[in-house]
Amino acid sequence: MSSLPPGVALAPKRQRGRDRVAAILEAATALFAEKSYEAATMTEVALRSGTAIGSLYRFFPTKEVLAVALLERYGERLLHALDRLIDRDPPLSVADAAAGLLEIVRCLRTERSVVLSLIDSGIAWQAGTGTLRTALIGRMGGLLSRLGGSPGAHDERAVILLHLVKAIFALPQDGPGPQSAGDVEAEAVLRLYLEHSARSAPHG
Amino acid sequence: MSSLPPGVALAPKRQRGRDRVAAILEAATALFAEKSYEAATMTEVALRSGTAIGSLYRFFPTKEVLAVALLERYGERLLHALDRLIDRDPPLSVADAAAGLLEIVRCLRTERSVVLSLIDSGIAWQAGTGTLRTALIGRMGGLLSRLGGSPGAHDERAVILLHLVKAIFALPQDGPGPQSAGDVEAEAVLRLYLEHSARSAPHG
Amino acid sequence: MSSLPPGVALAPKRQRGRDRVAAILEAATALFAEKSYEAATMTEVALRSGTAIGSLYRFFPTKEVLAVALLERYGERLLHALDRLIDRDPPLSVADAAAGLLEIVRCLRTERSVVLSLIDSGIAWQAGTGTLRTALIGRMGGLLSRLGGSPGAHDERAVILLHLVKAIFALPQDGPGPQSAGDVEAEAVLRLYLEHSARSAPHG
Amino acid sequence: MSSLPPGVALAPKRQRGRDRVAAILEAATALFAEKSYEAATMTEVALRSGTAIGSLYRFFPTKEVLAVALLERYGERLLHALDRLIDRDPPLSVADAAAGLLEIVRCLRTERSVVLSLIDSGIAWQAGTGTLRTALIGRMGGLLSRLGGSPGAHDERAVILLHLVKAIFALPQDGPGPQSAGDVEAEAVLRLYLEHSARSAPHG
DNA sequence: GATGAATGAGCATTCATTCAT
DNA sequence: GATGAATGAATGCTCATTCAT
Repeated sequence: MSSLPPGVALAPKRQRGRDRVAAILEAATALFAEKSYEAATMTEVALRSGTAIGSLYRFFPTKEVLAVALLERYGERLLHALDRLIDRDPPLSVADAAAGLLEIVRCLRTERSVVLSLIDSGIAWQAGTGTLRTALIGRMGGLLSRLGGSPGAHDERAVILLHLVKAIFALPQDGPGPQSAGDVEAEAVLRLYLEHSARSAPHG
Repeated sequence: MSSLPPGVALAPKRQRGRDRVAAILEAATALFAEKSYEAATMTEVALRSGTAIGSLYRFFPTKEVLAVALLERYGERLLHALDRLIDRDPPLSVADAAAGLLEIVRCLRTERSVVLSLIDSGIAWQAGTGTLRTALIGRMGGLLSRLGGSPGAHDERAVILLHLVKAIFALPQDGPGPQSAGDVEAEAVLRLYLEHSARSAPHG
Repeated sequence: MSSLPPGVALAPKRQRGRDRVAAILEAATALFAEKSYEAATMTEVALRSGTAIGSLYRFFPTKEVLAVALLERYGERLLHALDRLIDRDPPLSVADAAAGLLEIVRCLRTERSVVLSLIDSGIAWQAGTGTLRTALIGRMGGLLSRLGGSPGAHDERAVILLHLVKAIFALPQDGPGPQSAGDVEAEAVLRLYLEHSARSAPHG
Repeated sequence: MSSLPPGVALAPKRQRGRDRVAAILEAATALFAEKSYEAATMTEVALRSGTAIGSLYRFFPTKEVLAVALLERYGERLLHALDRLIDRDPPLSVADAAAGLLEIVRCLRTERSVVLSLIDSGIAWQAGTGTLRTALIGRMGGLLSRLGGSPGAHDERAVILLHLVKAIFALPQDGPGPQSAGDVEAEAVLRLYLEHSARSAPHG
């Protein structure tokens, strides 16, 4: 009962512990975003979250475990948002899909740096279930399917679409205003490519 | 420690030195690509290039200087290739431009990761000229200008275009074949966006 | 690396830490005295104090911080002793002052080398107050004032007096006996110079 | 004929070599003075003297050998100057002696830092013949003898006198003017102590 | 369970010195 | 004999991680 498989974050049982964990995740999010996975230090995470370094290690026995926890947290949000978009009831138009993707990106932009820095640091996510990357490509494929077009090229297109979304994530964010010039162009890129895909050949 | 200008790589004066420098650059290229600027260590570069750590530092007095050298090496290639594309004589069509960009990406793909990892590490380059990033955005702007369209949005579009190119750089490279499915789609993205930009409003 | 104020020695919060700090200071005293600030190495300090290098850096995040701690420790003793001498109640005679200075030197002789090597390394001390050197010169001036004499030359004389005291500090110490021949002569030097200063011109 | 005892500077046979050596010694003087024996580097000495590092090592096979050469050079000058003072023909008055000592110090002041930094770095000088220190103490004793006073205390007094001279060497030098305020006071210290010694008891 | 001290491998960098050309 | 490249031990310092209290 005492030797859990290492590599998993310990789930805290009491309220106090859950608050701790939340504070830690928040601090880590900020630090990984400001610096990078490698440049951020566990000591700093502890400091910023008001946790003793020893306590930090109780919940996250490894820096990598902490990173994975973050990846899961934001990855799940991202996946859920994508699922909601794909399954939206009145069938999606291309314009809706482009706007929806951009909206997702904009909502998660605050935490985007974490995701980007973690995706690119090669940290594995849910070893068994496949990577975040795989899951995201799956969703992109789903989106393309809903919009129609020749299914033959969907696999490559999903990859490209994912890269486009990542590129938009990486875009410097100009002000929180409703629609910056950059956003307009970003949405254009998405729309153009989705149109292109939907147009590619009639279903079946 | 103080009288030697520490900002520039020392040029080797003998053949032996020139070989060593070449070996170092090669090893560093590989390592910065595999890991990242921050994760790669000078000791590893030395080891991988068969150089004593002291010799490494003779030519590259700082990790950053080494990175800058790499940036210049690949950055210059990239910029030259872009310049050739922009200034090609029979004025470019949108399709030519897209194909040209993709071609450039394909040719430099081997060294792509280095460039990517160094661009994003924000290392300054050519003291006066600003970052590689800045230079690249300038080229993208130049390309958009040649293709026409409302010049008002060129700044934002140049940024977007750079991100698209970066995304394509980052694409997993499938075989060295002439035109993989991924390449076709990548070219489509570029063409669509360049068309969109060129169409945006009549010149003048 | 960035959020922690790196300018001050971290105060240990537990007994174990306080012991360690004491051991470190002792070892550093010895080493800085035997060699010099520059020649002594942190690794050696760690070794000699039975501390892991990491622990040493926990409390003294920089070699300079360690030096400053030493400087404060011994500098404060020295300054307090000088203050007690200057403010002694029955106004000082020249002979008393000379004897007093010598006595101070003799008491602090064990740690003299550290002070000497640190004074001359120009390490800043107590951010606002300037160097130990400055503080000492101030005290020497105070002593000269109490003994009378033309105040016009006190600044230069304070500097000279400090150098005399330093010279006596540097004297090879012959046995712990009450008054060695060297001490007699050293006291003579001080007395002669203080007399000379006091005689220089009537007050006002 | 090829394996000379290590530790001695190789005497150059040709003019070219003698110039080299002179340049090296000059550069080393400046550097040791500006920084310190430990902080100055052989590479810097080579650079500053326009010598290749390999050539520097031909003449001075060790950093310490270089230091010893400097020590000898300045030590000899100092000793000669002292000898001239001691043996000056119309027998010396105390005032003359004080003025003479100060004059010597002032003349060698440019190079004082080297001597000070080398004396205090514990580098041995002429292993067989004794240290510079010993030689200097001898001269101080000689000077005291010429001025009269009880010879019993001359040994201790010579040591003290040497320390006084060293202290004056270390004095911050204010302008090259003929007699700065500091110099006046420094001469006073010397005169007072020499008088005290000469007065101590009638000869014999 | 929380706290913070302890640990030590590792990192970027320096520099005296040697050696091949 | 001159040159400069090569060498590697050593330095100041960092940081993930463990352990005693």
